[in-house]
Amino acid sequence: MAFRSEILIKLDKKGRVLLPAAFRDELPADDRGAFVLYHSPTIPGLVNGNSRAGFDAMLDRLRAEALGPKGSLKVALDDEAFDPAGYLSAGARTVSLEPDGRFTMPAEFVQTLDATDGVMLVGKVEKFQLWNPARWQARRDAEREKMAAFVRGLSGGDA
Amino acid sequence: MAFRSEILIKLDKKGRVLLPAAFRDELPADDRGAFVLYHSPTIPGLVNGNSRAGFDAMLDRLRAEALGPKGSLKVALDDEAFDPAGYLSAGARTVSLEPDGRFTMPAEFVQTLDATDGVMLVGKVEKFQLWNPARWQARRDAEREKMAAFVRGLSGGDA
DNA sequence: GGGTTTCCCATGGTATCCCATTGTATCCCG
DNA sequence: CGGGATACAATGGGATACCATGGGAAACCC
Repeated sequence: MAFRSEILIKLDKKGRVLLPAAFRDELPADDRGAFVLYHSPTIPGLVNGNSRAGFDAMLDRLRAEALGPKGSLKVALDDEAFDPAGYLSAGARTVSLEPDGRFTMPAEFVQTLDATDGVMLVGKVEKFQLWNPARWQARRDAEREKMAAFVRGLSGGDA
Repeated sequence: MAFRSEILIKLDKKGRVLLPAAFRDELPADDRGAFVLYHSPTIPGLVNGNSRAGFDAMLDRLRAEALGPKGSLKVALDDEAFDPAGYLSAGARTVSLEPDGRFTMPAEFVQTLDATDGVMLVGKVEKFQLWNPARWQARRDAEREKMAAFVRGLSGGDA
């Protein structure tokens, strides 16, 4: 249960996108009919995806760690208090998969991705990301640099 | 559980490669049906391989070391922060083994290896590597030099 | 009722399954 | 211990199943 690989998928003229088999297989076996898309809280043009269970688990951890044990009660009552989990939920949508593994990309996400004819699906272990292909290209190059620097910085000597 | 030996395996016209019996036997007994291929983070033309468990264990250690104990929540949310485990995951693919021990090499890896008709499988203890045979030849010569120098430099007296 | 969404069918390409072949270890047996 | 029998490893190839994608038609919805 870990999302891997990067796959370029077509966005057809009807707004449909295929969730690749490699990703579908990572969804919980008892809940393959739908998953969650949500806006990245830190990168404007990025959309994240996860199984419903995975997304919910993240929200739970968020509330537990960010608000403490009494957080959920407070958040249920105090509309003034900022609730990060609520914020993410507002920007999230449950999308259902067609029997053939495709889903209709909600217009709002097409817009933030600025996607025209393709979407890059990228596995990030416990979630996956949807990128504009061109933007992913740039991002990937930057990450390669950071990875090289990270490896160089590992203690243990340069041998 | 340690990968050893170097074995030259054919890449047939259908893109299939045999995972040698010596390597298959090193996969966990309860998960022999698939393993993970991933791009080397430091050497451009090199592909690494490991069992799913071995790869996942490496990602866990990576995150523990790179992010500290509280990092998991941050990494789940902050798409801007660099996540080495996520980087490796994006460049990884789970490949399933056929009953006869072969697997189809994903085109992306064939390309980075620049493999035409053969792949050199090299055991590196807790993982293995897939090399272009010619490049491995050069690499091996270089390593032989380094090994000799390393042993010469070992403390413990000149006997 | 026009545009959208969902379902279904079609198609090309790839991957998977299965069967076959060859060579090399290993085994058995007197 | 020799010799054949056997098992398995490595490879090739045909047939089938599945993946990714396009498009038509029915269902839907203010």
